[in-house]
Amino acid sequence: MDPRGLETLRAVGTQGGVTAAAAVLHVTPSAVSQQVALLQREVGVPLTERVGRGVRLTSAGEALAAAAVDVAVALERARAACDEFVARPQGVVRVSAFQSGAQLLLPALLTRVASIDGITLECTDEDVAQDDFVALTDRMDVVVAHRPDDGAGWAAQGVLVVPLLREPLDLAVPLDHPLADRAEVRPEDLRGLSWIAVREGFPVAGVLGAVGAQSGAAPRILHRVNDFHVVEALVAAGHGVSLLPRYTFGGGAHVRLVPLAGVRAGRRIDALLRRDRAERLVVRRVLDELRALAAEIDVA
Amino acid sequence: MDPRGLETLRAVGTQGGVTAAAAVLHVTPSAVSQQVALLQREVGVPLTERVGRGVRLTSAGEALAAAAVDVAVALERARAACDEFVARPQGVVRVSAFQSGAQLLLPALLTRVASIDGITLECTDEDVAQDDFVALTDRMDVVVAHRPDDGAGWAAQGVLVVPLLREPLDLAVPLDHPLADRAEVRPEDLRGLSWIAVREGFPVAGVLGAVGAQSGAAPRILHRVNDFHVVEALVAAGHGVSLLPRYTFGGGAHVRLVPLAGVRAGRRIDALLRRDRAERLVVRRVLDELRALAAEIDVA
DNA sequence: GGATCCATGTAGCGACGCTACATCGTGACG
DNA sequence: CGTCACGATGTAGCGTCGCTACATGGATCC
Repeated sequence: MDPRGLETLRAVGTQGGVTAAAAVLHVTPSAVSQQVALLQREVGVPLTERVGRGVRLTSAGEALAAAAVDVAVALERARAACDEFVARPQGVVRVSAFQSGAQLLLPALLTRVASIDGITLECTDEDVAQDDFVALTDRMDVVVAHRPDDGAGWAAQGVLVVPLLREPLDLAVPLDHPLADRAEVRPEDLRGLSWIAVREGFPVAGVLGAVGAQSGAAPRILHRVNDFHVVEALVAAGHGVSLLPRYTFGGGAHVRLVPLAGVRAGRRIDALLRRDRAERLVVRRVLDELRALAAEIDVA
Repeated sequence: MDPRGLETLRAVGTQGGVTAAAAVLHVTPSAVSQQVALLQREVGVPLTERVGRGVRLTSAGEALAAAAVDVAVALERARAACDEFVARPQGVVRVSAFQSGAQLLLPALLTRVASIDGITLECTDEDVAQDDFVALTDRMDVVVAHRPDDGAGWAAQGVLVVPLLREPLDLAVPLDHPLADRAEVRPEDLRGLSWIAVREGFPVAGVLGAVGAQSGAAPRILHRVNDFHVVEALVAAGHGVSLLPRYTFGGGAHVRLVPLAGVRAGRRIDALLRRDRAERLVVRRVLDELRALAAEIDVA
């Protein structure tokens, strides 16, 4: 019962296929297939079943994959047990964040960590659909993800969720917009506006709908743009209004952010990481910095 | 961080040396040495230190060895997670017991388990000094051990202790002895007797001393014999009296067992097993039978 | 101080797991 | 309904890793 094989099985489960698993493990699909077959012969029960032209874990496979995390956790804990004796944590930590989160957090995080000797940060921006954030934890140590304020959260299948901060979503209007000088706007003020929203399935896509429901009329959505900078440019040019995160775009000179009153609009920013990764001392250290950093922003 | 390497390190710790560890792992000392060296290079801290002509685990080594158990537990739990799906438990379980415990328990245990299909029992009798019982758990799945009634128990370093039963120690006298017809004897009746005891360091060696203290005079020990059958033969031939376990030797026709009153004399019989072994479904099943069996004897 | 025991290096060999390639089955599309 | 594309799985070949056997270096016991 090789931990490597267990990890492979787990990846097949989370990535939803042999080829995808092979990609995150940096091996060929054949190797993954062989590993799973080996494991299967060892335990004597089918671990995967064909569905269409792909595969899926059987219930036994799911059970084994769940147990695989515990093995990984135990292994990392063993490694950490030794690290206690070898001075301070060191190593490389891979951090990914969605675009605007990266803009908000990564520069300051890198600054903080740069002062710690021995820790190397590898950052990436990964903006994916809501459901795909957890899958990123297979490639990354820490995944900064966002979700709607009231959202159900993450399908926490052995993945650790560390809340970082809540960021309000404000109404973004051009500088010369009638609402631009208001201290705040209420849902009923929003009727008749033309909106720029994010694509369906992406985080905070549902927030606009909720706000619209409060205003009494369904919002008229003209464009669907995921990149907030593009949204900002469109809003500035008078092509519509939008909801933009306060901390990330509050300082911009191109648009005016007006707080929403009478309706709760915001997004939650969390750090997602696999339980075994969380056992690494370096990862914990970076996570601590990230949380401290987020706390500073949150009180601001 | 290979579990096999961790297991090797653990064995070096519990067995107290490379050669001894190699013996229980069925490999050459060279292989053990290489494994430890490899592990050491991986974690970057010394795991062993030379002491005399042997080695000992450093504090880091101890920590890692302790963590190694958790890894083994997690691995076995993973295996067990699959076994839930594959009908009933099966496999081979190695059971060892000290001589008189083996006589008392193993026949009935084998009978019980024989009716369960798929479980194979490998039994051994291993009578070792009190301190060496835990080390046996590296070679065995279940180790039946005994200790004095009031004894401090086992240095439970990650080893599981399952109490089985308490067996009173009675005074064993020849059939024609003056005390043979007594319903019970009190400590003061024991003054002036010639004793046959077990060797120092072996279980229940101290019990006789405690009984002697109650009688007011140190018992006169003529012989030191570990095998209770030899003791029985010696007692029967009139070469002295002894303390013998009630359930194991009560039915014998060669000596008379007279209960002791006014002093607590007995031994505790426990099952010892490594935590990871306890995760195996088969082992649990056998252990259940063993406990049920012991409970029957205990109420008798 | 010689004999012995224990741990540790070194050479060689076997086994295991990977890659590359071929094959088979399944779903998508014209 | 045939063709194409994709995904999983076998097979051959090769590199690597870990083991055994043997030799070496200390440390202890008599």
